[in-house]
Amino acid sequence: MNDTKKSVIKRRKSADIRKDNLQLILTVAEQRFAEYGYNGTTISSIADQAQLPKSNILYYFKTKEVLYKEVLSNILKIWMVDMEQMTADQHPKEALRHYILLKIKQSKDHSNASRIFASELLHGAPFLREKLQTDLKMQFISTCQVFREWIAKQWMNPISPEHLLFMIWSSTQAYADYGLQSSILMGKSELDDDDFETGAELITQIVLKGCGIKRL
Amino acid sequence: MNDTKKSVIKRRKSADIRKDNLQLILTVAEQRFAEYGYNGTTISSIADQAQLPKSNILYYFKTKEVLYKEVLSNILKIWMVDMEQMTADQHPKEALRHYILLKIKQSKDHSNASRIFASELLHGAPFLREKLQTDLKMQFISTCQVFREWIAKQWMNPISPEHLLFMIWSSTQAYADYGLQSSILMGKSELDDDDFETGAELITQIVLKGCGIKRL
DNA sequence: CAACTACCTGACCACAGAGTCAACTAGTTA
DNA sequence: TAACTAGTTGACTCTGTGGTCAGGTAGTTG
Repeated sequence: MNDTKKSVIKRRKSADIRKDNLQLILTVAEQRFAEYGYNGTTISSIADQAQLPKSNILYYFKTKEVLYKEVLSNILKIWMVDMEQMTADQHPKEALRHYILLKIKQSKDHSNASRIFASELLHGAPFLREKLQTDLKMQFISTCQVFREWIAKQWMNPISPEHLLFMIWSSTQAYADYGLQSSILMGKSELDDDDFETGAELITQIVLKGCGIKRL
Repeated sequence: MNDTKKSVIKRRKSADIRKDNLQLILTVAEQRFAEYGYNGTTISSIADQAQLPKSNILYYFKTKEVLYKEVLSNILKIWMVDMEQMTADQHPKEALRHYILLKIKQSKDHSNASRIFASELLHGAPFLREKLQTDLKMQFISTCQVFREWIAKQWMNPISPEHLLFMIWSSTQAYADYGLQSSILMGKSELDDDDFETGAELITQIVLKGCGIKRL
């Protein structure tokens, strides 16, 4: 049986080996970068946690920067995809409720990715600037336009779409960025499902009421 | 005149020299730490920007960690002091409006300090944990209690004080943390006074309306 | 003005961390 | 199974950085 297991493990196809290792490294790297930032993370520490030799990491990713950018690359996509779902023909009550819920869920399920993204912005977005100026900006403008049409239809009060979006982003994002602080202040070791749910509910209520969104 | 100036500069008292240099180093260090984080900041770079030799920095601050902690030490105080002003006998309409305004002003005037604080939390608060668990937690509990009394007086809807405070913190804090992102998305080089004002106004309106706070 | 203290700084050290490389082993394919 | 490609890894180099130190100079004080 040992032999069987061994052969199963050892006689993997090259393609599988590659796929598995890439995945492992990316996962571990995401954790470390989220926890310690780009400069605070060493390739050695990633190697240790992945139980691979350092050289092996460098075999798959030529440099630390390449690895970091690879980790980053999916994050913005995740971050934007939920926004696309808001369209002008929907009623803001349901659309915003849905978006806030997704955004909070993201803070919960992709906490590491969210925190890396936040850290990147905090320090001037050295690696993301380009994409912010193009991809995210387009999505941003388009979503603000949706808000404007809702306002025109008098489905919500006339308020700055830009700043409203910032408010929704930051208050949902906070459940990833400041989850630790929050849990400390509430005397827990970490935020639980209830906290995320209560948070989503509260943000939704305040935003809907605050924007004067009533009927469906 | 050169002589006069020279003597004015050179014959400074030791106490003044000390005071000036400490101030200079702390100011420069705050900028660098905000921009590049703890690990991304080198003593050399601080020295260069302050136009002092590296050894001189180490003369005033034994280690990089000591310097960083010194920079951090005032930040939490700044962060908490505005919260103390909210008391149960005030009406939430004025108290919250005032607090939000102060908090946004802080994001604007102490952007570097705010960002260092945020970065610290993002990475697990290695240097601040203690203070969070004691000082900030006390203030947090006390402020939540104020909210509860407002609710009891039916001055606002019954909502979770904890999560409301998180929402106010994060949406005001965002004007420091994500100011860069915001300006990029709005096609500016940086946020101007109007943006901070509009933001404060919008957050205030949404929070007040959202919490069902009406009469004064 | 002499003794003292505070301030200043270039040269140096130790070490950590990114990245290279050559020799190896395992998997693939004709 | 031979020739080839992909994966593996320990030993190494090189650069940058935190921190020390000794020998200075400027300000202070009796």
